[in-house]
Amino acid sequence: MRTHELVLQWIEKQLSDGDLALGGRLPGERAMAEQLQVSRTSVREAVRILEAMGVVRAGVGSGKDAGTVVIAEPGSALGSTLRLHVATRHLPVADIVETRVLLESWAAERAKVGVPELEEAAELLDQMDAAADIDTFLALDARFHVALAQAAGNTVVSAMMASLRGAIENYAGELTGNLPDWNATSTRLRAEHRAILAAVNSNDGAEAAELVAAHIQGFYTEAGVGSNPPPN
Amino acid sequence: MRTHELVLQWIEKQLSDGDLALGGRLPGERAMAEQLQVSRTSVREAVRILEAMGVVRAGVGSGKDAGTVVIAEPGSALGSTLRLHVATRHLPVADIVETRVLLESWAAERAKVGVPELEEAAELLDQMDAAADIDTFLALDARFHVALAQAAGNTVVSAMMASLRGAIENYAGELTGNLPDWNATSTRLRAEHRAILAAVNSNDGAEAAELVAAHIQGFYTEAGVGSNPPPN
DNA sequence: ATTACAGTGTGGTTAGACCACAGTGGTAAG
DNA sequence: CTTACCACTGTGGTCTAACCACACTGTAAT
Repeated sequence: MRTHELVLQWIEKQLSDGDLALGGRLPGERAMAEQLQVSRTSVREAVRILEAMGVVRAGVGSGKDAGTVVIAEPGSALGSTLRLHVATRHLPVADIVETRVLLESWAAERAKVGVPELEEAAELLDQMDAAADIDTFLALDARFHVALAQAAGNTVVSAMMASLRGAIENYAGELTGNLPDWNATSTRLRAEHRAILAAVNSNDGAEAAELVAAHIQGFYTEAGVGSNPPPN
Repeated sequence: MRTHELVLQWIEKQLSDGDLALGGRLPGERAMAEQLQVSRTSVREAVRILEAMGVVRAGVGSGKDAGTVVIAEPGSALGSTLRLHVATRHLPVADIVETRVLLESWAAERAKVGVPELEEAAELLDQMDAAADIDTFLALDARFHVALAQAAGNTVVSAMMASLRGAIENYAGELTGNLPDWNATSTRLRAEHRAILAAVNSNDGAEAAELVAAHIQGFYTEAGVGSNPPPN
């Protein structure tokens, strides 16, 4: 077993045993190195991995943002991983879109009316109406979809959904350039968003799921990314 | 931007541009360091991250297994990430089980009859009938579920499903100890597997999906892990 | 032809140094 | 007394230079 894996094991044990909780700080790199009788290099490699996993955040200096602190951001971590695999051509973009449809329709169907995430989603829609440029619109769009997914109350599904979105974010950005009429598309997307939210708020989960599926597939189809149709 | 992130960017670009393909070798660490004008330390931190992402595999010595070569194993990488987040108590096991149900029923519903993965699944079932100990049984069980998921032809869904399985593998192993009668459970699980495979092979996707959902939920419920019921 | 072995290049690991950064606390100027 | 300055401290970030274990390769001795 390699040295940095030993460090990883040790930190994972600290987490499992509850000796290290969310928001907690790891010992300094030098301290850990001495405690585990390994070089600082090996400690750093382990920390790098945890950072890539979204389990910790490393900050220089002193004060609240300093040191290596335990966080919980699986979404961005999974997103980076998927993005790299897309780069290797092992994960087709079509599969990612298809999975997004799967996860998001499931979430829309089970979204709980009355949770704060839905209120946030409604606010985001208002902001999107006023969005000046495409990038702002897309950023708000991403947050809307994440909020909707979170309303279902399954952290794994929200994290995975967010990561899928992130993995093809650049891709989506480029694709908007190919659209014939952004204003028309934007208007349509905003209308679809409101219809989805309305269906969710009327407790019509099945309708919401269908609308979400059509919404996502419609965008990528229009932008030129192939995607298989759903089973029904 | 930190130095190792620069190295990551460079490697990701090589992948995106196709200069580096699956099975290809990265330049030696010393060569990369000189080429990018950074220290070998920074190169190594980047490689560590890619390794954790399942994008490369590093091997010492010389020959076919030596050097840093591009692979595509998103499943184990995502699995490790999820496992760590489970350790932080940020991802409830129940959510993972629920997501597994979601992904696997979807895959069972869309599994394509005639693909080699289904033949492999059938063989695995035969081996499970002859499995001597629990660990062997569980290992074969895992492979069966992965094969079934792969039969749907969506690489992202299979990878995520496998990673979810892996994230709670230890957990599942411990839980089998709590079962009142392993022989009875094993017999039931094997019967359920055959029913699932039969439904898939009869092109009865809906039935297969229901059976899979009941199969997974049943196991974890019996083992004492809570899971919310499906919407229908 | 076979065997033994030095050579070569790979990642793995270490020690020790220096840097930028951001708070802390003492100190000198007002 | 207040204020402004600044050295101090501890954090992660980076670099250099060395050595190790490993696995193959070519060569030389048998």
